[in-house]
Amino acid sequence: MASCDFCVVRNRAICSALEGAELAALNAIGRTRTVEPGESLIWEGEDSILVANVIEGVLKLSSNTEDGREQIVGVVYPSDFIGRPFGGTSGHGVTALTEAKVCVFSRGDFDAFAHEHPALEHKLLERTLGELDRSRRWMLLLGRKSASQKLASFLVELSERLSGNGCAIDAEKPNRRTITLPFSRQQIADVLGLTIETVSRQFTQLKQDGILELPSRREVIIADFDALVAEAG
Amino acid sequence: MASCDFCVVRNRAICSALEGAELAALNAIGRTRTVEPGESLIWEGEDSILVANVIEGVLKLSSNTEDGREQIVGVVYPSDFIGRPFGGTSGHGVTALTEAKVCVFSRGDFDAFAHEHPALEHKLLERTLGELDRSRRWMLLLGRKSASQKLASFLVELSERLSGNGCAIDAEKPNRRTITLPFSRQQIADVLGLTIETVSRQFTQLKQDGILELPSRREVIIADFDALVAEAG
DNA sequence: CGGCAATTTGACTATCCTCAACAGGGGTGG
DNA sequence: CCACCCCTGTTGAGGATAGTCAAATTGCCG
Repeated sequence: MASCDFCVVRNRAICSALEGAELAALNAIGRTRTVEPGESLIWEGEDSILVANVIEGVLKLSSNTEDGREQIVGVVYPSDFIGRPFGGTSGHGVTALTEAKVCVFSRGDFDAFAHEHPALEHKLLERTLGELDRSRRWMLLLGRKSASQKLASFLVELSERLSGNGCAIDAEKPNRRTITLPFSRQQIADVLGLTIETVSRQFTQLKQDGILELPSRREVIIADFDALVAEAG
Repeated sequence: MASCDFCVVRNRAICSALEGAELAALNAIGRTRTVEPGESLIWEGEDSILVANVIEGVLKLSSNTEDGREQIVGVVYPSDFIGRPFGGTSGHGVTALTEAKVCVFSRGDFDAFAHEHPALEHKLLERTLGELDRSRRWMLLLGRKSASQKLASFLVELSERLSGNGCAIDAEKPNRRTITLPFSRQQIADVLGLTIETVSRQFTQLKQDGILELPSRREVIIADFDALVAEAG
């Protein structure tokens, strides 16, 4: 019943490399589970013992400085892959932001399976290369952008990654989009390398500029997407 | 004559996945070339048309903001892999910092070859996962560390990556290391997301603290490695 | 020895952080 | 159903860190 056949990310996750019997074999070593908001799947610094595919929900990857401040180093969405296959310890924790459904594998099982299935490794490689590109773009943001550029960039990327899952584009005005944030203000600050106060101030600034509307804490209406893109620098 | 048999990174680069005839086949589609300091191999935003292995030297991966400020998003050393296989455009340029020797492949050739050789793809996957880990550690640095922590972290990582190739450890005092920088002050600033003036001030501060000695612009003696690690936060 | 570029230093400024108080709103218990 | 409370977020004032602009210095090369 927990068959991959009904999996909503079946065609987008790395599993799309597999068919029939092979898919069934992968299915046999994995199991699905849900993760509650705030619950962690992997802890920073621990030996990497499990890997997973995200089926539903949003999770953060985060590291902490010695003095306890957090930096979110990645955000994963449905069909993304989580964990560190092939040895090593995880340099960051993985924690659910929303209720999430994931398909988990013990790392040993997954490593062995991957070795036997080059097509799966190939998909994983493509995904990892994409993730590396994304994280490098993020380094440009963290190193060189101002607070307002950071927030604007964040909202632009978020609206793209949430398409269909928490981001609605107005059919008549493609320039207008509604987002349901999976992040608290503090978490946005931790993504952008800012403080919560600065994030809050940038939100009100963008609202006053007429670029955003903020009906509630977790909802953002991008009233002028083009202007937001311009602001992103 | 340009045989892989004599290649100094033969056992560390992704080529180590191959033997005999397969290695010869890879050799047949690649060629070695040298790149002068400041010369670019790949430009930001262009279609990814070539990939390469680094044999010798140090190169930077960099992106620019719209207003022309630069962020170095990665630094590659001998045995590292360069480029974006499997489609997509390169999000960053690749430019030599020192004179460098690389083994280049046209991307199309490499992609096709990789598809036929899972062991090679596996090596590339492991390397890419490692690079992703490194870039995420760098995000913590960019987002959450102070200028002095940034410079200290940078020097610590550099001394580790240059071991044997520009970093000498004093046999009697393992706490003392001599580095020949492949970076100008401006480039260090571009790595750390700082300005050249701030980098310069942090250098003089570390010198005054007795942690560094600066015999010349391109030489750094870490007089107290442990203290530097502590400073890195 | 001169010239040029890289780096350092200095003075001032701006951005973002810190600390503190206040507001809102969602949920709970009366 | 309403009042209250607590948590999250907002706003304000002041301060610190790093950025900007400008000038001085170093050292590298011919």
